[in-house]
Amino acid sequence: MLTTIPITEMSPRCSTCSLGQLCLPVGMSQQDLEKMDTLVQDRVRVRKGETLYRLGDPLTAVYAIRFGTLKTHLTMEDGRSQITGFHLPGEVVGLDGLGEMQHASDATALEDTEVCMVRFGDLQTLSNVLPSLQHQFMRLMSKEISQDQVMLITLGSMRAEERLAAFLINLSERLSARGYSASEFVLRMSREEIGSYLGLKLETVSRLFSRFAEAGLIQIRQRHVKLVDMAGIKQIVNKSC
Amino acid sequence: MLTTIPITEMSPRCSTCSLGQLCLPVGMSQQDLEKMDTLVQDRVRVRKGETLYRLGDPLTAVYAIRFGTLKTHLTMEDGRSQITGFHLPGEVVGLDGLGEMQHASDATALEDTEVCMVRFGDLQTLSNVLPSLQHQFMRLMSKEISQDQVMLITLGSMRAEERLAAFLINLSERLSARGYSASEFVLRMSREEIGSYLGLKLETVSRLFSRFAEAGLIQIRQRHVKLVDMAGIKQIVNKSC
DNA sequence: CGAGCCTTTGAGTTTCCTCAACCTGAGTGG
DNA sequence: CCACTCAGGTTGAGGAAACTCAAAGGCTCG
Repeated sequence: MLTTIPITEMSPRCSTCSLGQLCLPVGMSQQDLEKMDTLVQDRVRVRKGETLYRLGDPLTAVYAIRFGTLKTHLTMEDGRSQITGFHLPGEVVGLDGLGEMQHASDATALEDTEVCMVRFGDLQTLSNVLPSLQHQFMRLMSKEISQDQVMLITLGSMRAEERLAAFLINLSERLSARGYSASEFVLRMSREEIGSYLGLKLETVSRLFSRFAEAGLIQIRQRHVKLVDMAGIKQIVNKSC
Repeated sequence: MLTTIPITEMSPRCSTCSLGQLCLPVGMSQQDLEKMDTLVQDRVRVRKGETLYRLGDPLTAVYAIRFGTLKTHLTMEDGRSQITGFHLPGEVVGLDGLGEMQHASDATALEDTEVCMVRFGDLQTLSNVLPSLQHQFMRLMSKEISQDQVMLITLGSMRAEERLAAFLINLSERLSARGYSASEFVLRMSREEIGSYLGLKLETVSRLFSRFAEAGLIQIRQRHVKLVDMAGIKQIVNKSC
């Protein structure tokens, strides 16, 4: 199902990738960057709805997103499931499985997506000659912990409208960092997926979008959103309840 | 305020520490274990209510708990605060700050606590000659990510009574792994702190404890809890809502 | 152009929160 | 040693937020 695309002489490499400043190579010297070029030997194409890895799969690699969007999600024994993250180009997924060398969640494409496969073995080998890579990996994992903890506060202490406002701001900032518009974008996920991520029901999400639109904070038509009054949206998040 | 206790010849070391099978040395050979003994040069005593580190403090070390209990908590700009974790002996705190080399949360003692200070510089040096240490660190960080993600499901999709039941089971298992009774223990945290961790108000936590007790699932008197009907408690968590 | 999914909106219900009063136990000082 | 204080905990009543169930409309994709 998944299409693997071998890297050829002509393929773009880490050293020339436009996502460099968001992805693994952050802060590396040109010299280190060139060593990185051997790290990614394959790319994987994941079509919309397909799964890159599943909970419990043996972990052979982690994946840096080249383009597209992934969701990571977790299903409990009793069938309840929750989305734990939406991932944009330049982000690395699979880090949660490094401990047990088994993936600790599922990763599914929300649109046609391509990822760079970073084999764990190669990663270890290269880390030995490239200490900055090791440090960079630690940074990524630590950042993921911090982000999850911010999400814990979001779920634990924010009301529904604050959560949704925080979600829009977060998405806006991340898209903006990737060169897209901060104020106008397409949601790659359904209302139900947003709800799952935010601990809300899809109807609640839909109602809130309508309410935000009515209040003149956003314009929304299907999955196309325009943030009209950014200050107003930020105010929703900050007004402590 | 914090008392630092230098390690002497007579102090217990990693190679002889009874927490070895829960802490950094998990799965290390005797040979590797002895190299570990140089890693911890100081211990720190944190009295009840004192803070080991705060959000934004420069990170010089991470800390393995020797005895006692810590909470890690995060306060947002608007003053809202949430507990992101309770930490028992053998657990390592401070990992969330490794990315930015600044602590990403506050860590406060719930009772008199002693931690082993693992200086980051020493850690890096030793990692070079002790690859299993590096791997172990990755395991710890990755485990923390997975745990946070389980907590995200807890906050995002469980009802109040399920959250509290899950909390009791989790605590019971962790205490049991440390040689304490799985069925009878003392809560080191207040109702308010439990509520903060679980995204509930203290009154809700108190009511639920009373209801659990009334249903014969637990006995509770102040902070002393006895899990009477473990199967019943587990059933509460699993009955999907 | 039809099927199926996604989304919106309404009505009624449940859950948990808020506010408030009161209780309990540990520590303190007269 | 006892009364007092104060933080932590319990319990009740009422209300707000979000959920459930339901119905209908709109898009997308084959």
